[in-house]
Amino acid sequence: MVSCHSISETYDVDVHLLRTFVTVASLGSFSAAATELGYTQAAVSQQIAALENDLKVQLLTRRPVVPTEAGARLLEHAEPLLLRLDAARADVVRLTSTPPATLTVGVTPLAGAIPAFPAAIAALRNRMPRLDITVKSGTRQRIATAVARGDLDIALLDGLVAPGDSLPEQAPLTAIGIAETPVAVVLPRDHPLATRPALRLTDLADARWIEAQDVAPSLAEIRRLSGAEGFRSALGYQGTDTQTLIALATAGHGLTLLPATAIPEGVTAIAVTTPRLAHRVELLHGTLRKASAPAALAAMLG
Amino acid sequence: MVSCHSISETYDVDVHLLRTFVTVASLGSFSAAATELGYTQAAVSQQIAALENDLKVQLLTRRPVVPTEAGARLLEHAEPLLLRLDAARADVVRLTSTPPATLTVGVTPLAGAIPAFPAAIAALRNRMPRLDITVKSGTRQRIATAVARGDLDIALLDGLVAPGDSLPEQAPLTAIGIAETPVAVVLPRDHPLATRPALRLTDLADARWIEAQDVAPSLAEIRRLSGAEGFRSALGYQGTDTQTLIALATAGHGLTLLPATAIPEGVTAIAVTTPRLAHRVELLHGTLRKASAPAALAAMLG
DNA sequence: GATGATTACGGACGCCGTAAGCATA
DNA sequence: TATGCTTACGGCGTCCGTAATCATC
Repeated sequence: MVSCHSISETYDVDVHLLRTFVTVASLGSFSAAATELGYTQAAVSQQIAALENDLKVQLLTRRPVVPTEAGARLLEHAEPLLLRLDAARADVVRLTSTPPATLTVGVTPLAGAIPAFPAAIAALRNRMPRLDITVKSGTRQRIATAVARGDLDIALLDGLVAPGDSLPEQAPLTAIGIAETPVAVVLPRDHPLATRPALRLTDLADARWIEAQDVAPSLAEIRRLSGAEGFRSALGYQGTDTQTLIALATAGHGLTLLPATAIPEGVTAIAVTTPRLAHRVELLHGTLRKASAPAALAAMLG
Repeated sequence: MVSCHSISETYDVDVHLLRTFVTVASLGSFSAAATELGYTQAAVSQQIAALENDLKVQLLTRRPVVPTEAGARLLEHAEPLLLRLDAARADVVRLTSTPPATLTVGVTPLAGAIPAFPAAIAALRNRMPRLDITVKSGTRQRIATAVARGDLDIALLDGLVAPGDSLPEQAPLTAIGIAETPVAVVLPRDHPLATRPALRLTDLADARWIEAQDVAPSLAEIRRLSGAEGFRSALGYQGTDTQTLIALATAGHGLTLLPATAIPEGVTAIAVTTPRLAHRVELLHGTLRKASAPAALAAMLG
């Protein structure tokens, strides 16, 4: 029983359009994406329209600009795809260009805060004193693309996962688990639950939270991992300083979820036991074949 | 110690160029790729030139047309990337279009030859008599892209691996191991080694082989897995019929490596013991979330 | 009424096909 | 000499920017 379908001559999705789509989705705004990418507002609008036209689906709701179901599905493909596109170029040019004398290391704020990190850098400088090392901090997204593009040789990323799980796969990049620590919720001292020894995340679904996208797990991620609605944002915090964030939480502006190791003594914080969650740090690098320095760093961290 | 690199404003590699690059590399010819893709010879030449220009590396040698080291590296990225590009479109449109009433199953020739396959199809038809099933056969490459594009709902692929390993990752597609069988070399009856109970692959490096790309593992793959040079081709065979291939091998036109289960009684064939190799069959499918029929099929095969 | 997405239109650039050139077996 | 890759050039389509329009808060 063999039938011959009409051969669908569907042609390549334009990655240019995917790039702006991802940017628009992540910024939640056409105009913001336009300035980010150096386009005009109209161009971005045309590009999204073209993409939606091509796929015959609406990808974003407007006002507010949020991915539809189809858009969310597309994002799952587009992000690793663009990462690999960058990695492809970087990986090929790395073959010809002479390896630079400086090792550039990326870190997300909470990953750089683990004790092993400065120790490993110190050990590395000790062992290879002639190696010039540069450390750059940034968000997970930026760091991942920088590693893919070859702007960073190696990076430490952090994220919230079920214990034993890895961080979401960064398509062509390889990741090595470095550390896993329990997580805790920072509460104001007089919070009704502050005396509990431990608590379930869902008990706090109705509380007010701080949306601190650059440091703490996003509320959307918390919703996904806890499997519950709620976790509404009472305050946005843009920045990477955990001290400030903890101060805000302690003062009652909202709750925040942090790795236990990042919370100083004296701060009211309760461990989260359900669901089982861990703050995980991973070492990320591109497809360097003879990865000498990265391997050394991994050994020190591991 | 923070330094600010010159921000490399590298822009996206054109996937259009990647597509033709992959085609040229796999066909080993500009003109053949041109006809395959519906371009003119000149256009393909320009595209490859543009890509090499963009990356500032020669990607292919000419005459013969073979990937350079940089080209090979680029291929490693380009193939899964293009697969994912197809999968992205297919995955999004699948959300809107109503699921077709017919299940389309792909198989590579040797995967379809395992006993479990026709049995599973039979069981599936029995259990879901109203489901229309179509089976299509093809090469691994074609089948993988068809699954990615959604032209196939599910597929069985086969390949040669070290026992326990999976087939090379098909980027966004998920694979489930189905079966693993030992491999054997088909020899002419009067071959000096025909009386051995078992043999090392490297003992046959100097022999003449049949390059049967569509059925058996390619000689390049055999070289890679055995870690030895040699395995020169005495005869090319294009086709998927193992009987013909075995007849050629038995008649002394060259050796060929096949899964033991695909070799009938009476044919002179010696098991390969070193290196440890297995013929592996995997079930491949796209990112169908509620994969009812595929799941059922997997269960039957597993 | 202001912010922000969409539509209209014109110019520039890119890309492919035709055709001529050139190297290698 | 023939096959097959490369270079030259012209036309067509695509895509972005400017500018005007429309919708929503």
